[in-house]
Amino acid sequence: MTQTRLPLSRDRILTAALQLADRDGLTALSMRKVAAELNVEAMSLYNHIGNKADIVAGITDLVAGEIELPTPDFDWKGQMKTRSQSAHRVLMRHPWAAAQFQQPRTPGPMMMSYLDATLGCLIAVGFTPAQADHARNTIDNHVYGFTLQRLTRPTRTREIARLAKRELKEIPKDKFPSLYRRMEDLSEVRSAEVDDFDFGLDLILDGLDALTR
Amino acid sequence: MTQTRLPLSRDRILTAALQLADRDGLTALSMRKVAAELNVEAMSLYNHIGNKADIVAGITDLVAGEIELPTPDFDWKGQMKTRSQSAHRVLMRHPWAAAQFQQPRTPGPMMMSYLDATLGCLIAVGFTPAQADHARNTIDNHVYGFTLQRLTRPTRTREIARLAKRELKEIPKDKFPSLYRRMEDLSEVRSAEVDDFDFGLDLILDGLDALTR
DNA sequence: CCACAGTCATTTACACCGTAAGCGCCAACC
DNA sequence: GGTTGGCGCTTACGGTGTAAATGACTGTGG
Repeated sequence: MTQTRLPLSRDRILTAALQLADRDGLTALSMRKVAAELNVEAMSLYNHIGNKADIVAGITDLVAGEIELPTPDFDWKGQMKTRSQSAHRVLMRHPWAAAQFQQPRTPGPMMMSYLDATLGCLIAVGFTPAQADHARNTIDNHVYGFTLQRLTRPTRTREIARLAKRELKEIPKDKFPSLYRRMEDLSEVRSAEVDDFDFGLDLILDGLDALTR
Repeated sequence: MTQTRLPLSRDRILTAALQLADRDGLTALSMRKVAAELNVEAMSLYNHIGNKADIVAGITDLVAGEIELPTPDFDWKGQMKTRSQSAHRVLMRHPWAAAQFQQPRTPGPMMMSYLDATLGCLIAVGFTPAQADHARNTIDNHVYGFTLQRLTRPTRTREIARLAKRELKEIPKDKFPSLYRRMEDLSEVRSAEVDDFDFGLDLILDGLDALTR
């Protein structure tokens, strides 16, 4: 009774690759490992996908599909804020993905929906298409950049302070006084400061708001 | 008369690697190629540098050293603006570098000078160290993100319009109406719009300005 | 019912990668 | 003048993406 294994397919490959990338990082993603995950040989994958870049593009678009889309609404700032926070959360779940979002290439369908919904929301409240494009760009640069940064730094207050204390000893106080001073601050933080993500985001949204009147 | 070839050194390796990365991109940078550039075998490099990551960190710091440093000045917005534009120009000269600037790791000495000078300028005009840090972050996210984007898109007006015209046919108008509309715009641009880089930068700087009063 | 055509997993192979281990030459020092 | 240590070299290993050829199976037409 040899039960026929369910056949390989682009979808099965992508979900396996996504799992693997989430678990071990993008650099650990190799054709052979994805294949192994599916109990298959590496070359078999090429019957369903073009090449490795194709896989990476595919799982990147899958991630884009997880982001909550904004809808046209009078409260466009609120829309942009929840959208941005959703994107941030999603990209934190898939630590390899933020870097991919920044290397544009040609976006997949999910990514296009995401872009279109965002532009649509902004245009609906009076932005010109060009303004909307610039605005989205500025917002997303912040989201992606900030996420990338947060991915490599500790997130809990205690961890931040501990790390800062250690790095403090490595920084020559006379050569880099301002850096040193900031590290001193960080080594003594007790409660989380105003969330840095919202800091920059509000700054940008308020700036955009001023443009619309 | 065997003239002794000048000896290998960390500096010679880094400048060769930098040239190679600039010419062929970071992914094309390999130990063997760097070695070949110096008429030497790959393994010889390891007598002067720890490993490949060490080289990448080294040339990244070299690039950081090319950026014009801000100085404490009453016109801090002007300082930040020229600093950001300088960084943008430098990163455009070294197309592989912007992505490295965003993966923090531990910064080299040049990078530290760059960070320290920036914080110093902001603190001098009244920002708290924490504010200065957040501000620098927001600014640099914009600089890096924008640069990454510009690196993959054409920069001259005619090219932009031509590309947009081609992509216009690929976008289903009914599924992505806003994206389509923006592409229509782009396919007909004649003069460069307000520079997108300054658009976001001014937005951020003005927002920061409002914080200081 | 059998021969044929496609589909798709597999095997083999190639060129490249980073780097660990060890060899050998040559210059400098006691 | 023998020894030592720095440093470039050779060899080797386990990894990478993927081109090309092979072979098993399945569904179809005569």
